[in-house]
Amino acid sequence: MQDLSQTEENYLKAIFKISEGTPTPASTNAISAEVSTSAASVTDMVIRLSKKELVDYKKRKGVRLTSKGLQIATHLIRKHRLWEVFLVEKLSFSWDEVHDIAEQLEHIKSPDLVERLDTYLGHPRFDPHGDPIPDADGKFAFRKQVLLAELTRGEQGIVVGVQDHSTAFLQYLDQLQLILGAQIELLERFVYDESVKIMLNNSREMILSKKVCQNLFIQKQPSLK
Amino acid sequence: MQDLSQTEENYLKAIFKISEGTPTPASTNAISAEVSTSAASVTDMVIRLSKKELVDYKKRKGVRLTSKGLQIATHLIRKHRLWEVFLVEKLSFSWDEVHDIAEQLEHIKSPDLVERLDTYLGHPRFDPHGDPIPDADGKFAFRKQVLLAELTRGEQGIVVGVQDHSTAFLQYLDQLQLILGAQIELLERFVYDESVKIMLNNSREMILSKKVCQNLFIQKQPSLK
DNA sequence: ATTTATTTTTAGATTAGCCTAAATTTGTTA
DNA sequence: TAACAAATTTAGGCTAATCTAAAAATAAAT
Ligand SMILES: [Mn+2]
Ligand SMILES: [Mn+2]
Ligand SMILES: [Mn+2]
Ligand SMILES: [Mn+2]
Repeated sequence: MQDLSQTEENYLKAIFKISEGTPTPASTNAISAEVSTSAASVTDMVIRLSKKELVDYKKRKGVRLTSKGLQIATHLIRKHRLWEVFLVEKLSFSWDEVHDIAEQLEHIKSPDLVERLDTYLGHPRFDPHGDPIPDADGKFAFRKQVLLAELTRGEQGIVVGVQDHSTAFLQYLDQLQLILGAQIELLERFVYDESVKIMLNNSREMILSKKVCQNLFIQKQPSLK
Repeated sequence: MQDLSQTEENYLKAIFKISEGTPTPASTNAISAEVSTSAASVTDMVIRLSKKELVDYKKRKGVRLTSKGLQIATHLIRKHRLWEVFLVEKLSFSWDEVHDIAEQLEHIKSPDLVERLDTYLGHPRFDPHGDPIPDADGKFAFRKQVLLAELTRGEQGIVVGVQDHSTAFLQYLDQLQLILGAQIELLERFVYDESVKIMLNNSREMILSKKVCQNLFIQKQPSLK
């Protein structure tokens, strides 16, 4: 029940991220890639986490979070995303600058702090990248969304999130004015390179590459025409 | 020039605190008391800090911050106090709850964060305990203040700070409504136990012990009568 | 079914930060 | 000034978190 080190917390988050969605356990190599350490270090840490009953681990069988581990990981994500909202909404950072700072802030230990921050921010349900913020019980909001790549000609929607969180992509989107909340209509999809022509905010046409389409989440709107 | 560990940063702050005011170097024992480690560990750390040119150290002669070390310590205090303002002003923590959280927040590394926070808070010059917040260049605001113990009968002033930062004292002051900004007139000082009778906010008389008088900073006001 | 490649674990070391116990230096008092 | 006390440093060890190199297990390919 003692406090975890930042390192231990980061491992739990990494394992969560890797096994999100899939029921298969996280492999040593996957974790080592995620936390940027050697596979040997991962084995070491994973054994320690399993002694603390935060993960289930059997030699060469990969790792799974226990419910205790899952709870801690979810709470870390809650803190991370709330801090990101704070940085963008209150300190006017842009969405490509906040991740690294939130990586540090998420480790601050205080029972009250998160909840007060949440209240102060007005209980936001999504972070600046459109990712859902789990509530105090660890429940994630669900939103029906599709990749822009899955939209068919004539369909409309709102930009609600990104798949790729890289600075390069986020800054590129800023330049294109493809920020969260932007309104999009798919005018045409070109078979040649799978690029698309869209209408942005009912006012401007623009061509987007396949790569962009595969990394932008859209919430569909009923076509009004 | 690499990043310092939290521990190293805490030692620099401790040395700063000990040598604040006095020109005499900080002793090993004083530091060990301040950071709650053994004297042996202090010697160890102090040697490492001097290799990084953050302190001047000569065996058995005590430790002094170099200008580089002083700059880092001051910046840590700036961050600490700004975060305390944030916690009280924005998240409505009370002044006795914020120190431990600020102890953690002060170690967050980000070139921009502090300055944006400072702007967001409106460039406060004093923290919730009345301690001055150094500016970006490391300059502390100066304010003419005296202890309540130094006030003479008939003199008036405003509560502007505390010497003792303990939770017990701060909570006691809250109960007495002796918060920062409270207006005080010294009605009488009793020789028997050096307690005083004061008029609080021109509306209520109250007796305060010698101990309280020695831990409350007052900014004198010209008596208006 | 062997051989080869990949993944994972083991072994042995390193570093920061801490500890206790003992030695040394410095300061104080008889 | 000699004896005692206090402050400081040295010596030796411990733990968490990391590394590299080598061994072992599993998976893939010939
Ligand atoms: Mn993030
Ligand atoms: Mn995010
Ligand atoms: Mn404080
Ligand atoms: Mn303070």
